[in-house]
Amino acid sequence: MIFPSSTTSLRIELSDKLFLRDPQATDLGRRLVGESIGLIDQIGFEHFTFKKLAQRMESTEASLYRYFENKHRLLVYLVSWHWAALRYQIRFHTHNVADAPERLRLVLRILTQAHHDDPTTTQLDEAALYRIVVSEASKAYLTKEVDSDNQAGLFREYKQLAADIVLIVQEINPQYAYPHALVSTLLEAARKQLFFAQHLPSLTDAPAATAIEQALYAFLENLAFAALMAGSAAR
Amino acid sequence: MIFPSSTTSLRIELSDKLFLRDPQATDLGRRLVGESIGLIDQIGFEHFTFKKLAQRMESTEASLYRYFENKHRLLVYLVSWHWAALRYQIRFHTHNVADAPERLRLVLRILTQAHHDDPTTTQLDEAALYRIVVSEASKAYLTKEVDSDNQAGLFREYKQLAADIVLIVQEINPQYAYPHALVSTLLEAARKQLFFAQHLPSLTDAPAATAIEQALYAFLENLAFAALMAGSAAR
DNA sequence: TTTATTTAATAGTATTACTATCATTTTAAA
DNA sequence: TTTAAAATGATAGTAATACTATTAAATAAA
Repeated sequence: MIFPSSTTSLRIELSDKLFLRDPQATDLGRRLVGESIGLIDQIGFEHFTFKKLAQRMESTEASLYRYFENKHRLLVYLVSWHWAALRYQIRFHTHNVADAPERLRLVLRILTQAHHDDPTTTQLDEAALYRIVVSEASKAYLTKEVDSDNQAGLFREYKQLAADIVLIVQEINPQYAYPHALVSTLLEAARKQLFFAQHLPSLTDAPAATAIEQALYAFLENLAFAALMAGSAAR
Repeated sequence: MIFPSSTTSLRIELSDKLFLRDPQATDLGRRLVGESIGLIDQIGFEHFTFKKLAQRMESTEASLYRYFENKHRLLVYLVSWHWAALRYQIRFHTHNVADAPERLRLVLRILTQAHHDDPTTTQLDEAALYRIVVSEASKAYLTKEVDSDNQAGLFREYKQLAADIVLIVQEINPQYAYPHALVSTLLEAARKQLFFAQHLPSLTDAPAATAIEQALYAFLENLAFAALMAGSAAR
């Protein structure tokens, strides 16, 4: 992780297992990433193909395949980028906050506001990327290849983000028996509830469309602290 | 919903919007459903095709396309069948339990034991079906077509299951502000945490492989009741 | 038994998901 | 600055996927 330079925003470094050739290293690669976010956001991951992307970029399929083995790997790259950016934001905003409950609240605020562009990291359309993360991130690991992909380190960013938050949870209540499950549930719920609010509203308690993020924050905060404070939570 | 007859187990009736021709009505249709569960469980939904299924069944692609428009519709059908079966089980086991907290505990028990074959409904390999539900159910709605699919009624079973559980939650604490969000979070977490325990264990607190379901039940029970009992939960 | 319905067999199309080859341009090293 | 190396573009090609259409054969209903 490199600190933001004076001229440009921070550069997120991702494991070289996530690509064939580093897309951040070349102009075509950077355009690939930027335009793929636009296209996936527009038509969805299942309808997305490298051919369509190449047409949009006025490049060729073969050129794009030099960066990513296939579209699934590109998806893993994009969501990993998002997790890394979130992790960076969390560190940035919590590093001088001594109170652990307050740090957890900040984390939940950041999680529920992930659809806003963050001025410290934006070199990408993060709002579009977050829409992709909400709809498509689960597909990165819900495959028959999970175990080999996991062994190859493809999910490292997500696991590290979870691990960072687990530390806060454990600081709040070292006795709590399910810190990892709680954190992954919060991370997943933040996305799922937003999706439900937008598409399957009977599965959530979203109010008017504008206040979704406040309601979502309130739900997650309530859930997290209720779990951590409940007497029966300790073992 | 029809009660179990003397000779055979209950027949789950699904909305006719879920198929082109009712697969329960013919021998080929029933084989389609049964064999597709085996094949999707084996190779995963992305690798599954009607051609492979036809080969396995010694039928033809064209015949199978008469039952379902495409493989996505088949997936929606299969997971809807599972939700309907769960709903039936829940009604069956809770209908004469007066105590709402006890009913919720029963629901969570059923949710975390969904991978066992239930003797009252088994005409399908429910263990294999539940493995599919865990890995693939989210893909039923995480598409660009969610809104039109939802309008067509494709997610009715899931929404009704959630609504049934919401009633219990509201009986336990009518003041609780997020009953729908809590229920959908519990439903999603039951699947996700099982998947994590099996494939990404650092995201959960699963113990030895054999005790996953007890640990998962304990986590969900703790979470649900902590949320419902917390003083701050009321608004 | 005739008619209608369902299935099987076969074929065919457009798109997807790639891989290969080679010429050309861009970049980087000597 | 030349020269070599690397990256891109252009073109082509293959196997698999996701279907649709047609016709014939089998089965069931009237």
